[in-house]
Amino acid sequence: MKIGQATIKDIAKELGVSSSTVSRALKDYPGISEETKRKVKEVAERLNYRPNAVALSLRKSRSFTIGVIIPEVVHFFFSTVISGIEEVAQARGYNVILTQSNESVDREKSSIEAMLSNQIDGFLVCFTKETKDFDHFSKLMDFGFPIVFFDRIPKLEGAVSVAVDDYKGGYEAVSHLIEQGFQNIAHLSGPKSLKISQNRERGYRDALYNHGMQVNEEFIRECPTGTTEEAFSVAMDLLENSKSKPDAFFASNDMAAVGAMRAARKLGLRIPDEMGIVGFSNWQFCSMLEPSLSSVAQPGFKMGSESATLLLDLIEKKIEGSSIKDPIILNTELLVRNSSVRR
Amino acid sequence: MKIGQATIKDIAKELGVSSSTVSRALKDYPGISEETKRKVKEVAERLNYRPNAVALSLRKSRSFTIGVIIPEVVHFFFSTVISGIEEVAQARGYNVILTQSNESVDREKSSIEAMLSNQIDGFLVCFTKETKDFDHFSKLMDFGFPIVFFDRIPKLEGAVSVAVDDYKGGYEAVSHLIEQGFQNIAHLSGPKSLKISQNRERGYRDALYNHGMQVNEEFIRECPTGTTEEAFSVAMDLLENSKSKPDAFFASNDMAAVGAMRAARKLGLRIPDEMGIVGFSNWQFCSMLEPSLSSVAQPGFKMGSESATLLLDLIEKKIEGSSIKDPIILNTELLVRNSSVRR
DNA sequence: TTGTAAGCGTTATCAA
DNA sequence: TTGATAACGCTTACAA
Repeated sequence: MKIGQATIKDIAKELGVSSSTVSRALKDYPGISEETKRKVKEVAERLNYRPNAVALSLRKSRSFTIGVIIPEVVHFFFSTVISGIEEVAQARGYNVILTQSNESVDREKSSIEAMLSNQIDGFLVCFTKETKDFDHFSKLMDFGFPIVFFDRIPKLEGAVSVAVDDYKGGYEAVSHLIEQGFQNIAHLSGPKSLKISQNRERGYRDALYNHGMQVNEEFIRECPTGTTEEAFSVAMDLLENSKSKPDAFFASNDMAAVGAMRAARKLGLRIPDEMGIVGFSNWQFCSMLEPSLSSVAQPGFKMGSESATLLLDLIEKKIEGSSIKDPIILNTELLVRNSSVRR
Repeated sequence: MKIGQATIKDIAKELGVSSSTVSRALKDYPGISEETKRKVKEVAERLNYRPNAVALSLRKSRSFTIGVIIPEVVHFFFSTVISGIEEVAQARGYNVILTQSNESVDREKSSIEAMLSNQIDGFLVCFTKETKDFDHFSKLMDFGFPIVFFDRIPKLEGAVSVAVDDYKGGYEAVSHLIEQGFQNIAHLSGPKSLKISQNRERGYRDALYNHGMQVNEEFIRECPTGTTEEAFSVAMDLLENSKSKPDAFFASNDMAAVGAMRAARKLGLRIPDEMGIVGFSNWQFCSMLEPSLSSVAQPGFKMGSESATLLLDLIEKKIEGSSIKDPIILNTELLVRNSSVRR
């Protein structure tokens, strides 16, 4: 008495034909009379027949389902990525199974296990901050199992990955600050272990260098957790205790930028006249702040849709993993708002 | 040569026993010698055996997967709900398949079909704004198929649903403003067609009434789109043209509250001394603003976890759908910040 | 304590 | 043009 419980067998029984005939008729196989086709489809309709995807998965060892492993769902950028993934998957007839790792490697690993159990066709993964060892991924890749990494890129030979041009984002943000006349630009970096943090920092360094400015190592400070509070205290420390005071901050994320804003305000420094600030990610709240926060926008939706397209092409063997040697890099866009433009 | 491709048969062959013995040994069934259990588990380990969930699903007509249908993923509140769902599902050994309807009924329907094909065990749904006809849900419910509705509640006999206490949220927000000594509290309401907007407005009215204050109809203004710009101009109009000027705003959403903040600032009114403001939803940016914005927090994570718990209990028959007649209403929490507290 | 066999819903192969 | 049969990986009566 269950739902779409009519099976091929039921249709077959109803018409007094074999299941194979029904199967073929439903799929418009050649070599089936129009007559039976018509009848079969009619009965299928009447019985509200719905193919059992699970049986199909078992038969074909293909589930038409992809697995997404993401550090956290409640994160503007990631939710945008998920949206892009879901869009493409749905359009191409795939399901999306979602798990969040909460930045825990153990959960990352157990999610992988669970999804493999479910005969998933491929993975889309953004690994955790604490993932240092990529064995659990490389083992799969060695078997030719399709995986696309996004946002965070592993140090793995032959990994297919999609990332944002963090270097260019950092470079442009800092160049912009320099052009606005800021002289002592500090950098609140993300966790140094992450490639994205490293690239943003490289952008920062090169921008200074190419504009003939010194890099002051004291001005580069790591904010491992990326919270506003953390950034606030780091910025306070810099502003109160460093030899030459910063007059601008380039933060590796928007929350940290807000921390810097607060520190400036606490010390009575006017933004942007006495203190320039640029964040990274362009979270929704940037335009709500007073002054509004300049930030480097990351193409989250595009990252999701590109990664998903890549993965599905890999799964359907429309492309070869080995043909994609370098990470696919998506462009960032610097959105200049009031926190960095001197009047 | 695939991945965890060792099957029960492989283990059986390796040990020269039957597959049923292996199956039983792996599950610690009674009536299997410790000896064989040990051997089986050892070989399973060595061959990196991983049970095939698809085969299991087919066998048991249960997939240990739940389907989530949500209007959009890129939305702070919804992403929080998803997070709560995912957390509970993962803890109880279920997978989560996610689709977004983008507020389109057609997509809602096709998602349902796709998920039913995949033998999903139950649905968690927040239907679209345009869903007026609930046949596609009630048909399933008639079969006893487990569905839990969240956030938006259908007009359906016997539907299990979870919602937020919008009325109480509005009531408390306005009571708080009254207690802070604000006298002329205006309301920027959401689209009047939505139940949630109506409930928030009722809360506003009753709070005034119960504190012996008049409801001034001129002070209730609809903001159908809910954007900052829209709210800004509505608030400006009120502040400049209404007979008795408002000295506080209760906005039906945080974006609108920001619009009111801007209007106040534009007119040189100090917040909170000359103008009190409270928003609704407690989006992330509330605490980032200057002054920080008081807001009514909706328990998104809790809504997700409660709904998921309910659904899984329904699926596992720990509870009866018919035993839950009324919607489960979750408490809101007024988060008092600087935008509404007079010093 | 273990093995045999049937069945979950489909499809591919071979035969008719 | 159609049917019979086996198989995908697993569980479970029933038998031994």
